Amino acid sequence: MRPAPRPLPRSFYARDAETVARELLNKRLVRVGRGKTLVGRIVETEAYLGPHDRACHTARGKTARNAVMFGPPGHAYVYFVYGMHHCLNVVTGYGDGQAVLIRAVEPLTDGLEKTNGPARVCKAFHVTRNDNGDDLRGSELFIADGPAPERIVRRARVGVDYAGAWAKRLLRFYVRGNPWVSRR
DNA sequence: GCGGTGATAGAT
DNA sequence: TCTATCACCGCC
Repeated sequence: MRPAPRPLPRSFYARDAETVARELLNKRLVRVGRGKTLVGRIVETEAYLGPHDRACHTARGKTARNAVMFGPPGHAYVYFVYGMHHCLNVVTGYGDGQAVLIRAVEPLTDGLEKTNGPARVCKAFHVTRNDNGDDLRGSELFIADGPAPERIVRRARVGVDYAGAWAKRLLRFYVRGNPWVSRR
């Protein structure tokens, strides 16, 4: 029997979003539910660098929605979009408005729903706005260590064409060749 | 390629 | 109050 996975320390998140986005690849997303624990391997992420990043939710300063991003690192920032989808981010940096979006996860638990895409990750792991602001070192939703990263691909972020030059920055990271990545 | 769906933020 | 917009997904 393998030992129970343990949450990554706060220090992992207290670095710039780009570094954390790269290093989150291969880490384990863990949801401890009633009688069942869901585990997935993070295979795709995007870094959102802070208020100077026009594609970032904090680009226009602090609001009620993005307030969590200006809080301590290692907490969940969950938002609701398009009237039906949730997206899960982890707050990084130093209380300065950075986060990393979890875009895709490879299921390691039998029976897990499709997890290629940020909204599907949330659906499969039952992540909603109820999780917004939660400490990812808590026992219900957390990220645990994983084996050394494989070959990493860098691409432009998805769905941020409105952000001008920032849309072209290579701030999306995924595990090369992994079939669960949301798009190539 | 297009539209569902409702919260959000800025304009009025 | 009003309205444009949206870090998506499923179906055409």
